[in-house]
Amino acid sequence: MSFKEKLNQAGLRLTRPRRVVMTILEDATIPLSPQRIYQLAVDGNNEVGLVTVYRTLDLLVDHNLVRRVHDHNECHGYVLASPGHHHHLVCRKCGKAIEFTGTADLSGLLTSIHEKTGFSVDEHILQLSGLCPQCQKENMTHDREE
Amino acid sequence: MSFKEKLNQAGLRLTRPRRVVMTILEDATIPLSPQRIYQLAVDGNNEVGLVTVYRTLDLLVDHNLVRRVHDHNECHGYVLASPGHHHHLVCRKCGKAIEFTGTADLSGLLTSIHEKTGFSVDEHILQLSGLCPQCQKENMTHDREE
DNA sequence: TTTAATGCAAACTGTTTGCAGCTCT
DNA sequence: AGAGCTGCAAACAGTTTGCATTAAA
Repeated sequence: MSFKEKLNQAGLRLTRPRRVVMTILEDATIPLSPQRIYQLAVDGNNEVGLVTVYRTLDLLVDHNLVRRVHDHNECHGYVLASPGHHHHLVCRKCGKAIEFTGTADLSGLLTSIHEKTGFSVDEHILQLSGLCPQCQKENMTHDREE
Repeated sequence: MSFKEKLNQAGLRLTRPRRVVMTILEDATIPLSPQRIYQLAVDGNNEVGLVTVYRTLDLLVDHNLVRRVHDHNECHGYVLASPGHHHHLVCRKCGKAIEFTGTADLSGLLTSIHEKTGFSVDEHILQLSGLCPQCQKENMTHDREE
């Protein structure tokens, strides 16, 4: 189903600003802050109001087209959503982010928690950060330890 | 080593506001925002300036006495850097929270991620939310199921 | 045409900075 | 006593809201 179809199905309209924000997110390889998305729109001669960026992001998140992730520097970042429940793995040096589905590995943990505590867990945040392969390499050129 | 010793070792002083913030974090079971820490200080008749709370938290984080974590609602939260790594399980109805260490269960996931992606993961946030046993019971009075 | 969506201005919230006075060591 | 620390006031940055205008369906 196309972006437009998804919107229309929800009674929403495909407008120029929405197309601009969506395109920027599609082209992005790392999570982008609202401010950064706004800047990229301006730079690309596709200016949209900053307020509209915020509203559009909220809307896209509500409809599972985009996901909100957390970043140690800029707190909120947005990435295009892929279907299914995903977690995020973010490189703390270059900001590169990839999604992964760790559900299988987590389900054991969730079950054992339920048994031990009686809590019924229905929501979780799992976010990993570390260094991507490339940044690991770059670090080694500076301090070569071991 | 005591809190005071750790501070003094770094050439820092143990002041009343720092003790207040530290005590609040020690008593906390879930991550607290700066604002919330400030409020708890006021409520406990241990008022400290909000500005000081921010500065104290930065300082504590710098010295690894406290960790900064991320939360879907209030973005930044702070928790005591207790030895060992803890996760939090929060009831989304009554707010009750417990800590658990799921490291063993996670290590398999972390290893497989490293193999698949090459990322070296050195930090993670895992926070679970759901309903505690008591709130589950209360819910059942509405929609019956046994 | 009709109604949702936009974008300005302005309000708000959370965080940081400058500086005079206070306090721990 | 003196360097560090505090806390006020005020600046700042990011985000949200009200409302008149514009444009997708």
